[in-house]
Amino acid sequence: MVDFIPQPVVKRLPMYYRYLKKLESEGRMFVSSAALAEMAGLTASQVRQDMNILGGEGCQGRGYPVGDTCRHIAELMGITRRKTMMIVGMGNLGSALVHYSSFDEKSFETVAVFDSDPCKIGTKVGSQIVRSADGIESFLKAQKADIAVLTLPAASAQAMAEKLYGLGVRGFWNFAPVDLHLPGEAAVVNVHLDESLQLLSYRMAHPDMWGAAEKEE
Amino acid sequence: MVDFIPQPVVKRLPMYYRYLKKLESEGRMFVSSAALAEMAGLTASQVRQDMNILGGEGCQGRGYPVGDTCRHIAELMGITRRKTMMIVGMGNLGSALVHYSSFDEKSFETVAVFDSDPCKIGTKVGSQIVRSADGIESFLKAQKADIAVLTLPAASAQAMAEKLYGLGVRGFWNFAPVDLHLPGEAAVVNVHLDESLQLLSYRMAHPDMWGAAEKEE
DNA sequence: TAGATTGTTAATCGATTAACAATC
DNA sequence: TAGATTGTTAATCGATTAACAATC
Repeated sequence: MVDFIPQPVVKRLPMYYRYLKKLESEGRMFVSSAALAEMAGLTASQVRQDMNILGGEGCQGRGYPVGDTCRHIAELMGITRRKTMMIVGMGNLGSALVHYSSFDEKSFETVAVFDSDPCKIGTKVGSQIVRSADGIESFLKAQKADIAVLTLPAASAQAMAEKLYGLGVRGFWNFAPVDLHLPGEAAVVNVHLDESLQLLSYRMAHPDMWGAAEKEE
Repeated sequence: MVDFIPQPVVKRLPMYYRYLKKLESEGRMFVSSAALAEMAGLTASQVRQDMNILGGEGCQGRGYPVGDTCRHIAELMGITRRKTMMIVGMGNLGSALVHYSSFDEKSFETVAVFDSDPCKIGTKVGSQIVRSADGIESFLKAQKADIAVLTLPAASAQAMAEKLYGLGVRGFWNFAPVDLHLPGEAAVVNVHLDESLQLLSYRMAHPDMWGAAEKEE
């Protein structure tokens, strides 16, 4: 177990977690690095390296205990602690995310949604009533939000992020097509759907240039 | 210019494209590797290496011509050729994607949407009328679709993908929380929103462990 | 015990960074 | 010309793979 986890390993954690959960639901007690590698499209060697970095709990001759490893990774990712989310921007994507329920284990709970369009304010989206973006400051002074989901136009994303950072928000899940610049304290993950589709376009244009092995990532 | 572009470079293409478009709209004629690196959070050296791999058209003393480079990357990504999309699964996310308009330059056009829920079939979502999933085969025999957007439950994603592959679809934009296994001909890009949120959770739990430089990616 | 599989070191591979001559 | 900036080679860094002794 190392106290620093390299980014490539960090990015594989959610995938490991997904496969381990699946194995757990199937009642498997142990899984070998070879079996896990096969599922995940990696090499057994890489799985063992990763598990070691994470603090390997493997049993020689049997493999890794599914439940323990799963919980260990969940702990590392911090999804055992519940987090509150506020969604800023009730466009199509924002509305869809209110309803989106695949978020594992109630780790993430939407507590408020905002928009600046007067036509939307006061309407109901799922279980939420859309609040005025003008009320964000007073809302955050009364109640903390761990994560801000930014589903608003590119032009307003940076300014909104800075405002929210100033009010104590430290997690930013950004769907606007810009890269946010925030102080080191903030954690940011960008979901650039348009760029994702462009990547697909590239792969369709060059079907030869990326091996089957890479399909998994 | 090399005929093989490494994956790390490929994944940076959409970002380069985004910044070059921005510069173009601002009327800039040339941009230096240093300036582009600054915007994108990379090193100037890396930008020059990338541009060289792409077939560098830089002018010594002035930098890279914005318009030409932009078009060149668009060409490489294949977004100059229009592509048709069908969306399978009219849940919250599927519906949001019908309306989603950030898809650049009309490169991607949604031509049909499907669902298997009888309550949804026949209803209108944006400009589209929801078709029965049973009609997919006859639809694809009458009309080609380049890309299938999979916004359906994990359990049915793999089977649906195989069926669509069999009917000639070669691009898969997968939002279901599974990794698709398809023949080498197929191009797949996964958007695992739940894993993206787990990554954010990790970063929030370990704010120290990833430098400001990495914020950009 | 014999077989399986880990933990860990060493070797390889590939990507990023540094440096600088070429040249606009 | 002088200044700026590329193109490109070499050096560095880090991640993946291979190998195998340790051990359950």
